[in-house]
Amino acid sequence: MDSKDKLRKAGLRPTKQRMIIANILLDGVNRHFTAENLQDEINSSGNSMSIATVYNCLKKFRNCGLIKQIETSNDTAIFDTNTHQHHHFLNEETGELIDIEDDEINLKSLPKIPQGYYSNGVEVLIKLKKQD
Amino acid sequence: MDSKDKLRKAGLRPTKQRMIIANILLDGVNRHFTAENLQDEINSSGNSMSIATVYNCLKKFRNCGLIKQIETSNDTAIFDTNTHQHHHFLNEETGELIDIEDDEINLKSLPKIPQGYYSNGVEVLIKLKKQD
DNA sequence: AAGTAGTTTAGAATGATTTTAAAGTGAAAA
DNA sequence: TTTTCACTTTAAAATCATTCTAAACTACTT
Ligand SMILES: [Mn+2]
Ligand SMILES: [Mn+2]
Ligand SMILES: [Zn+2]
Ligand SMILES: [Zn+2]
Repeated sequence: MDSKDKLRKAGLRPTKQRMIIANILLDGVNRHFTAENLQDEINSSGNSMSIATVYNCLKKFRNCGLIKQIETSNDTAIFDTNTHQHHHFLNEETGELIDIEDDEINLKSLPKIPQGYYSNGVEVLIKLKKQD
Repeated sequence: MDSKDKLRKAGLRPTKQRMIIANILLDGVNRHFTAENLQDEINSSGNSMSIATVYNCLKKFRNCGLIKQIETSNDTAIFDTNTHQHHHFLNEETGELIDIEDDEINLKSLPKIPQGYYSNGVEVLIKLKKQD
């Protein structure tokens, strides 16, 4: 399935700009990135795109479930092409994130979800500090 | 132990401004708040403080372990007076956070911490959506 | 009382993200 | 195929949380 089909299937009109981004992000390789990271990759692929469009596309991709945004109090939003439930180590000094696969963490006994709500995902974050 | 002693014990010089904040935050009641929330409380307590000082104090308090900052991709930093390890439900629509006590979640089999690092805290976030 | 490092502050600066509004474009209808 | 129009892109301005600057202040030590 090519990028155009992936966009159509996600309900997004396949514009030139979204195709460029889909070609970079939806290659099956898991990556964590910021809007600026992505714009740099777009530039080095010989294309260019306004930062407003990068943000517009990331929001659309996120709302469609093509990517997700990681819950971190970093001052720059970090996105993730791994859309399966999984978790992260966070190096608080550098901001670096490392994936933890879902089966590496055994979450027994989740608390009762408040009345009228349902769980829309569980994220475990393990904050790391350098020894000594 | 009064606010002055708590500040001294934490290694902070007890200034007028830090006392005002300590009186509000360190009363044993758990709360989640932003810098602006806190400034509003300061104002309604009959005091006033520049927003720079609010941020300065919050950073000092956080670095001393008197409060902590919650890992959330909210665009405004959220602080927590509950400094014990615990977890949260996040209502993604409203940004509201609800505490989950540490013993309500059973985290068996944590993954191996990367070489040269140690775990500086585990945060579980359960994202909630409204039913229907 | 004097000295000094640490603190507060108003206001400016920063930096990520969003908004604006005008021009462009994809897809459906005619 | 041409027309149409809602959706998209863009540069530039705006927004907004947070940090910085530099001058005035203050808690503690001597
Ligand atoms: Mn922030
Ligand atoms: Mn943000
Ligand atoms: Zn990941
Ligand atoms: Zn809490």
